[in-house]
Amino acid sequence: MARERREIKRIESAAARQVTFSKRRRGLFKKAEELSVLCDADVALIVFSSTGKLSHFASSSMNEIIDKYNTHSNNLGKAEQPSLDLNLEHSKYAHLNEQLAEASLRLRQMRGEELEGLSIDELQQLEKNLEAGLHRVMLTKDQQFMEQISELQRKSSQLAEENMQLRNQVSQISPAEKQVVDTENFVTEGQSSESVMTALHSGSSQSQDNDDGSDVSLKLELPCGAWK
Amino acid sequence: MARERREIKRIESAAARQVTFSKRRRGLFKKAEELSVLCDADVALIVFSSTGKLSHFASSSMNEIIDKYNTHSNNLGKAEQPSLDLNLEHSKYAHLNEQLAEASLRLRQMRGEELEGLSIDELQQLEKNLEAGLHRVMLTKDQQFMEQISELQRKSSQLAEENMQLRNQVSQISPAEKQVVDTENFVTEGQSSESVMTALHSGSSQSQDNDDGSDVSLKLELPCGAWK
DNA sequence: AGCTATTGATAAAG
DNA sequence: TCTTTATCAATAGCT
Repeated sequence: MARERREIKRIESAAARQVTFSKRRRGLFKKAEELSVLCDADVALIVFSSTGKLSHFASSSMNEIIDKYNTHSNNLGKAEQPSLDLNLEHSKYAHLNEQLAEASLRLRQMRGEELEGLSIDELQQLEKNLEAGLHRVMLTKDQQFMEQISELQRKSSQLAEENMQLRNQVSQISPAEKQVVDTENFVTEGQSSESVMTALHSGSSQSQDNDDGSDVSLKLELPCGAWK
Repeated sequence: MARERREIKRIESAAARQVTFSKRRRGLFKKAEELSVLCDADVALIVFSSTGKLSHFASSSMNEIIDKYNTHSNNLGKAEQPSLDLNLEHSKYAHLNEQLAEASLRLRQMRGEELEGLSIDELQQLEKNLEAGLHRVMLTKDQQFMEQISELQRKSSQLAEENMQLRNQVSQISPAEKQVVDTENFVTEGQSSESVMTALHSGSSQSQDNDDGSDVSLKLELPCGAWK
């Protein structure tokens, strides 16, 4: 259909390929539409150029035709891979939905809602489950309290020990310091040892801030009181 | 391209339509394949005849091309209806899955399982929810007990009243009956009235079986004892 | 993007 | 459906 017949194989020249693509694509779409009109057929045509550009035609709805195609292919025993999606996925989807509805209902029932449909037996079972759950939750919570308490106890005894050692250091150093202080500023012994304590203490509290449970002491006061 | 140019509109003659469909379909598929080969394009063509028969061509995998088409259409903001299926359905599916996982976890946690990841605050919240739920469940259960009890009380007083009336009838009838029985079988008065009672009672218990709570009396004994 | 010679598609008929 | 044949549309190679 031209000056010369073109062999049907990939056109190597990108320019020529692009030109031929444009011309033939237009012709193909025209023929597709003519077929659909003349013969009352449902036609879908999808074309991606070698550069990835999409062009498409559908005599009715593209999705409708694709769905119909998938249905036909699946029904005819052709084992296609992702095309099972539509049917299989739908049933999976429905199943998931059921499961979610079931789970939501149970959750609401455990929260004491929507109990109307339940029999006395079911209510008793629910009550038993709630009691068991509540029991386990309380055990776990108490265990966590215990852990935090013993952690705090460990820390405080460690601090107390540090404190002791520091006190000893202070009482050993203070005589020498007292000499200097006394001769230079006339500060009293008690004030001097107190200021040293403060300085040393702030140093050790810094190392405490690098530990994990920094705000534990704040939270603990309430539960501790109501707990044992 | 023929003896006469054919106007592009639906061919009314079914036979002519069928002939034209065959010819043009072959040409269309040929052109589609030529385009894909010559220009290195990805081409998918789906044709349903007016009688519903499917024919299709794809230069690579049909599903691949359809997927690519869906992706392109969706990304380009074209609001298509069921074509969103593959992508949208996937995300919906994933979302549903997440929701189900979330719901299952909460259910398990309410049953006192998998509490490891929870903080003390969360445990306290859970405990509070469980207590509230348990409270509501117990209220509902107790209410159902109450209803069954009052229903039973109503029935039993109704039966008692029936009983009374029957006793009266018996005491009125028995003198006449006694004459007959005495003269024929020498049955005592007590035995006679007892058998009448039994017969009448089984009749009334049949009407009770047609009511809603047929096995209530069996279940009620246990909870009644531990309940008030 | 146009032009045109040529080929290929196909309408009608058998 | 296939073949034949007359006709016209599609398009390859240029510009």
